[in-house]
Amino acid sequence: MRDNTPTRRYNFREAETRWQKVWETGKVFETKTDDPRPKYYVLEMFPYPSGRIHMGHVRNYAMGDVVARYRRAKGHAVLHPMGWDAFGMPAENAAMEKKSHPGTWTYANIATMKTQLKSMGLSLDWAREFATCDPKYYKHQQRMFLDFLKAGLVTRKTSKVNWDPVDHTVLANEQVIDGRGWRSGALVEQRELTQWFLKISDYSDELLSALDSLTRWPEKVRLMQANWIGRSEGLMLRWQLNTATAPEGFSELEIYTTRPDTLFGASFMAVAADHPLAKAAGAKDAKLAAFLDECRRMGTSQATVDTAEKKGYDTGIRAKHPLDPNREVPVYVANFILMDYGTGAIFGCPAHDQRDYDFAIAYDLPIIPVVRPTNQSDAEANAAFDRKNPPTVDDGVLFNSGFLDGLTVDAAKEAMAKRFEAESLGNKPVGQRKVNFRLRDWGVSRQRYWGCPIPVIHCDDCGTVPVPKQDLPVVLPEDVTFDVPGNPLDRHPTWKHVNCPSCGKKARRETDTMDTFVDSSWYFARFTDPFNTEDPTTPAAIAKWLPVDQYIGGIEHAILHLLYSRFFTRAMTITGHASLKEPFAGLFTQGMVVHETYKSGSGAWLAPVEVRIDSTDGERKAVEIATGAPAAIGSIEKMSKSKKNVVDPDDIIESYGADTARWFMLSDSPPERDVIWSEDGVQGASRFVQKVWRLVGEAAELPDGPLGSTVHPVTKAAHKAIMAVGDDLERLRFNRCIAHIHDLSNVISASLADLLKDASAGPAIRDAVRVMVQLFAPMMPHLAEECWTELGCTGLIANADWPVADPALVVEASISLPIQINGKKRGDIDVPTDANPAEVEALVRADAKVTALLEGKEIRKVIVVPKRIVNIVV
RNA sequence: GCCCCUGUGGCGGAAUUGGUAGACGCGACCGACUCAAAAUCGGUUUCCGCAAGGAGUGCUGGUUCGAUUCCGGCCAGGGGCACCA
Repeated sequence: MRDNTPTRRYNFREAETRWQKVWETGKVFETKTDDPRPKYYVLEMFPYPSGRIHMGHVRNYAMGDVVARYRRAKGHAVLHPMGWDAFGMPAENAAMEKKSHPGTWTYANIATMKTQLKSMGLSLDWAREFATCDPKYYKHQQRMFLDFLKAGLVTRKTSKVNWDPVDHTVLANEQVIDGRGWRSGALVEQRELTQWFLKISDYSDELLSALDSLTRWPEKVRLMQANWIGRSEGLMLRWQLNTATAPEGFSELEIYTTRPDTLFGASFMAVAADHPLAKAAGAKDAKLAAFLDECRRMGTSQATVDTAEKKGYDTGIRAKHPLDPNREVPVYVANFILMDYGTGAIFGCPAHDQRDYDFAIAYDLPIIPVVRPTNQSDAEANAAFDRKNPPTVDDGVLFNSGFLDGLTVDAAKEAMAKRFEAESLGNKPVGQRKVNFRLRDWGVSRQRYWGCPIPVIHCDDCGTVPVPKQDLPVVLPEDVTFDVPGNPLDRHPTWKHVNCPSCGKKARRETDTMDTFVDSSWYFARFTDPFNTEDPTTPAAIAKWLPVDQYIGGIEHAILHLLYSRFFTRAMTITGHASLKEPFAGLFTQGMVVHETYKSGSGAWLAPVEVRIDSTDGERKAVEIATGAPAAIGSIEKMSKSKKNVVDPDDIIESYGADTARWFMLSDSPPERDVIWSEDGVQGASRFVQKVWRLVGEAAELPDGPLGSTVHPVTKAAHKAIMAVGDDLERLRFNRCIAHIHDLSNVISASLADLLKDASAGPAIRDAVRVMVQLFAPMMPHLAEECWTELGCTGLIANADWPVADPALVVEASISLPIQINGKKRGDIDVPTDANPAEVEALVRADAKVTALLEGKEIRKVIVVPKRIVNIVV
């Protein structure tokens, strides 16, 4: 019976804080390590404490929380922890600007963000919280670094960094803008530094082949990682140099190629600016030395190298073609050759490689086609060849290539490999097959303060000496300043001066700190037992809780963070800190939160709160609230401070409540795609909250009791919803879950309206409402607790079991099949659900509508797809 | 530049993975309730067309009885590129 009392409004402000307190005092979400139920570890990528949480966090953590709450309802022991990725550059930048300490800024941000996260009502085990900048955390990281060092997983070698010659500091790639330092504006130079590396490249093959086992990872992430690792099969090939042209001591040049078949098309060779041959030649050629300097002024990022104009310098050195001693090709230094890949030297075949082609055109080098399409003759291919517009030949045969003529590309590669392996030059084969990887070792040294100190001491006599374990942690000094650029650890008056642990003489601490990717490469393992003060991990806890069953985070981490974590887990297993290879069994990458942008008449960005949207004649117009002047509505972009198109989660939770914010973040857009934040969308979510509250209020008045023998439609709808929502939750399709819950709420509304006609439906409706509350409980947990109590259910819904669907209640006696004629829909027909294709065809042929439509046409074929469609071909 | 992804009504999206395109929500419009407004409830809403009907999933070509889904080419937007996290 609908009551006539004034509509009650759900008071989210009061209810949300009340339930959060109930959960907290009851320690409802704290995980007991010895919980006997099957474990489920759900983890969202922990945040960098940048200041305040943003909508991207709300979305990420809402998703993880739904999974955690759903798994608890399904009977799992759930581990759902949270912590802080607290080292990093922004803290140093803030320290520089505010003249404070990075730690002060970081811990203040953590306090703010923790309060914000708590207001979201997330079912997190806060007892396990830690920050990576805490010595209690990085102490263990230093210990593992030393264990890795002992196990041969660490090496020291030189690599290039972006050097700001004015600020005398190393710059991150993002601090290099158009080749200049972001603060000083000085042209950036490349500098070689001796740095620490983790030997991830030793695991290239393993990290690649194990991708196949990650069946619950998105295919695109596995593909990106596979491409990143970049396995290629090729040939190492030694070219003899014309010694008259080469610097002293250089008689040959070894290159790596994946296209030995195109060797007859070679028209130049190119080496990296850091190649020994280039350096030696530069010593005697001032112009070349200047060019090498120019190459070194380029940034170190791959994108910079690839998009820069292809430039080269002819060293005057000539190399002898391995198959034709009379043929010599020039050796260039080129700005697009990387010393890190292969041997830092290539031969160029301009006819069949875009980059080589661009280079050949720029330096007017010969272009000799050596692969032609199969449907052309040699003569035709030569006649058709146009230097200005060379054809791209994907699958062709060799020509202009001596003994290779007529072979396919693959056969020619094989023939070349065989020939060069057999041929020798100075007791070594001229060529050797080589599997090469693009993946480079992981450089972990950073010339910065706010990171985990590398626990090593440099002694003039003993070399690099590990800090003894009893001396760990090596703690960052507090008394540092950021008034000048550069590494405060390096210029600290006392910190780095220590005695050598080995010989006792005066020695120096390593002043480099670790890449923050190291911090995030094992935090998920630490969460399994963060209470262990002695060791980084506890074997029993690792064995019980790892791997992470569901990891959720941004697609921007698809390669580096995830690949490093996969490597780190293997390394930890080698050194006894873990016992598995793959840390993340299931991975989900969620999309960004985006918003419209607004600009005032003067061209300044306006925040959404500074703008009012008027809708007249279906056209949306923005008005700047402060001035009343019209504002321009710009494109929809990722929320960012610079464009001011940010919505503060605090404001949303304050005016609509956490449940509404969570519900909206999960509705509409599929979770892997970007979601557009809109005011209308939040209001819709808010309306649904109030609608649910009204339905529950009405249902609570209804009699509870056994359901009648005739199945009420609302019961059918409830059980369909249980199946659909469960199925979609398993696959993290939250937007579809929400659609199913809307469906159910609509059926419930209609049933309540029909109660006057059929008063016996009371128990069925009440039961369906209870089901609905359980289904949305993972998404709107506060409202669900409130409704649960209102419906007179005992205990917390957070501890309640997931409802079970009865399949018998869902089956229908007959279904409506669409009928197509020649693929176009012409009508429908009702058939019994269990009819077989022949019976369906008979029913269709007998149907009056169908026979009328087929008047005068001959039936060629009838296709019956059971429970789907009938197509008649005429 | 290289690698990867995405593209469906006015808007976010759905489509049982080759089988009724537009579920669900937002917005808009019409109506009920109200002195009035808000809230709420009911209805309409892909486009063209009075209708019958036709067209339609970024563009273009193909495979198929049947294509949003598979294949080729193009266009647009986004993510990553090793020191941002």
